[in-house]
Amino acid sequence: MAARVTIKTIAKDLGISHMTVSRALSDHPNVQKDTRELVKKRAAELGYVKIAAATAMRGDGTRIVGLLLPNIVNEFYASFANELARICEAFSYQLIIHLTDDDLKTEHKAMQQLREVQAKAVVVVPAPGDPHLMGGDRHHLDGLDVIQLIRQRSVTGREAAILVDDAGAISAAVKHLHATGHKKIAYIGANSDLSSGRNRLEAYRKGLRESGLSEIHELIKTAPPSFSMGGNSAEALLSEGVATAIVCGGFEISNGALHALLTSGRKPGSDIAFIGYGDPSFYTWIEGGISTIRVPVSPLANQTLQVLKSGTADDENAQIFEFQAELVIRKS
Amino acid sequence: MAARVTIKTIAKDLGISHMTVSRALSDHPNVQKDTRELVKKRAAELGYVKIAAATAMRGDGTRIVGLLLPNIVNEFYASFANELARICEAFSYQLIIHLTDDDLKTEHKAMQQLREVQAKAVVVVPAPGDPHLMGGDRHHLDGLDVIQLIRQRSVTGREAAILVDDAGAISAAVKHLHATGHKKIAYIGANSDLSSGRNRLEAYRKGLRESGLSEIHELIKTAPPSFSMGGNSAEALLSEGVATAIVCGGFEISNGALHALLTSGRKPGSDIAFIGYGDPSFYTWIEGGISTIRVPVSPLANQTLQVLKSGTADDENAQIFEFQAELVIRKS
DNA sequence: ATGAAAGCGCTAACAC
DNA sequence: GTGTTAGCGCTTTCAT
Repeated sequence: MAARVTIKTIAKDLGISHMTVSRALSDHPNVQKDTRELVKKRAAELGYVKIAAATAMRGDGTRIVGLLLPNIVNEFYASFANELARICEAFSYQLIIHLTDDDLKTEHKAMQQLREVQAKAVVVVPAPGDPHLMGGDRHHLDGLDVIQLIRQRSVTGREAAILVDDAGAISAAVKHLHATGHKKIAYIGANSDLSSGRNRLEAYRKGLRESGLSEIHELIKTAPPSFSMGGNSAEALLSEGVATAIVCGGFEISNGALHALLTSGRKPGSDIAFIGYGDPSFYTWIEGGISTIRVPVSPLANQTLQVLKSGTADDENAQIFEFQAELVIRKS
Repeated sequence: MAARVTIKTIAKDLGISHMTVSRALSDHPNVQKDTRELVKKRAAELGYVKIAAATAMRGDGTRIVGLLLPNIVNEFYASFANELARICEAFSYQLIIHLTDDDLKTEHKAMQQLREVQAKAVVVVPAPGDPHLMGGDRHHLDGLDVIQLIRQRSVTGREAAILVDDAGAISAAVKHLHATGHKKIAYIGANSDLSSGRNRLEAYRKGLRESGLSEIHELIKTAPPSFSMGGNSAEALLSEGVATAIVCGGFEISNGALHALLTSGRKPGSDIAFIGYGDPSFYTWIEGGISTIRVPVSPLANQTLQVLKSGTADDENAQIFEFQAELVIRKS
């Protein structure tokens, strides 16, 4: 393989100084038009690429953005990653994705690696847990422009946060079901390990109260959220035979519950009312449409871009943005 | 924000030369044990991180791996990305994901950017089309260790390829449909821009031949693959009213076709037999189960790791690996 | 065992 | 309009 082509290669090739080459390639005004064109032509011919490391080392920064997610198969994270990646493509940023598995140590290591490559900014869905137990490393964010997504965990107090407020939509879901005649409305959601779990359950309760319904213990299923937990909870509700409607409070839970309904031959919408959480594309096209609590993805991604572009590190006080989840009623 | 901490900062702080610091930090034998420990302690306190750009510039390479995908919402790509990202996490690689949208120009630009950051290797699902029409840029792969995934498009002849052999499964799909009484079996797939498109169509034809069926021109829909292409083709087949069964030859195509069937009120399995491509989790639980040609994900990801570790650039002849797709019959 | 010098590729700051 | 110099952070080589 040929030795790599640098501005000096081109300079030597053309018998000019490497600075002229540099200037020509970055459209500096102080170059003869002919020279500039000649240089560009030759550079293209030789297959020159500007080594990013060199500019980075000079302190000119990088075009790297980090994204830290628990995983990338959950359709919400996948579509957020997709949107952010598309945005990065449009702005010629490069997106480094790290999976944290919701583990603090993994998250910490990924942050470290992003510092090493001098990422311009890092978008992170913070792992649950207390970061201060991580060995008191006060530096693991130094020089990093951090944007927290979905979950908030203040560390330096200077991280921006882009959050989702789903309380209104969850309460609305309960009230909608009540308005359409349901009195036994079940809830399947995360337990209180995460603040989002607590908040969603509280929103469900608020919906009940505002509908004049009283809480029935058997209709509330909470546990660490997962696909199978959603399925088990739905099956339990079905076999207990009390609930006439189900509201879900989590992405995986929603899919698990839906799976349980469909594979047991129940039709969401006719046999039992169902309101899911999140909005994978196939919700719109199965069983006449699955009602759901939609978490907006594009607005989150676009706001992320805005924050990326404005920069957070220089700001004294954290910027916090909240987007409303939305109740989408379809056939189920 | 404090100026960034380099080995010189630490050296000055400790009153020793920056070389000793460098050696200490990289566990070079020629350092006093006490010195080494002191240096490491001080480095941690000051929040030192080794700037990756500096090492990269010296020619020591990077730990960056690129992944070029059409998108990351398609569940197949998402789960591959997830597996690869997990592997990268385990080996302290950093994964840069670029979305190509199956567009050659976008792919080309992403490759360029990955060359700029001196990615160690690039895993790419090649976009359809003729790369030679891209302006004859013979350099856009220089210095890049390319691993083609799923689709193969020989350019330099030295790219490794990790492929799926789905010919058997596709033929089997046709034969299965014939065995269950179908005589008008349609095929929706990619056109011949990609070898995979040609191969799949050929496998479909082979299935027809081995079933004693003759090819009907109207039942074959090929075009550049996409969700909407799948949908349009399915609608065309429905309105022409000839086909009694559909076999899909692509991930997006399959979802697009399924979408078209479901939203037009057709039941895959009863109104028209349907065999999809790829195996997103919801295929198992809608409409009693969607039959499909399943592509293995984990084996692909693990083989990718193997190739990543061995390196391809130095190899004279391309390494090619093939994994078998599998026909999964469900209710549809 | 430790230090000094050189150089990776690039551009800002000076010459001229 | 063009060329020379210096330095970003790091490690290899060559002293000491």
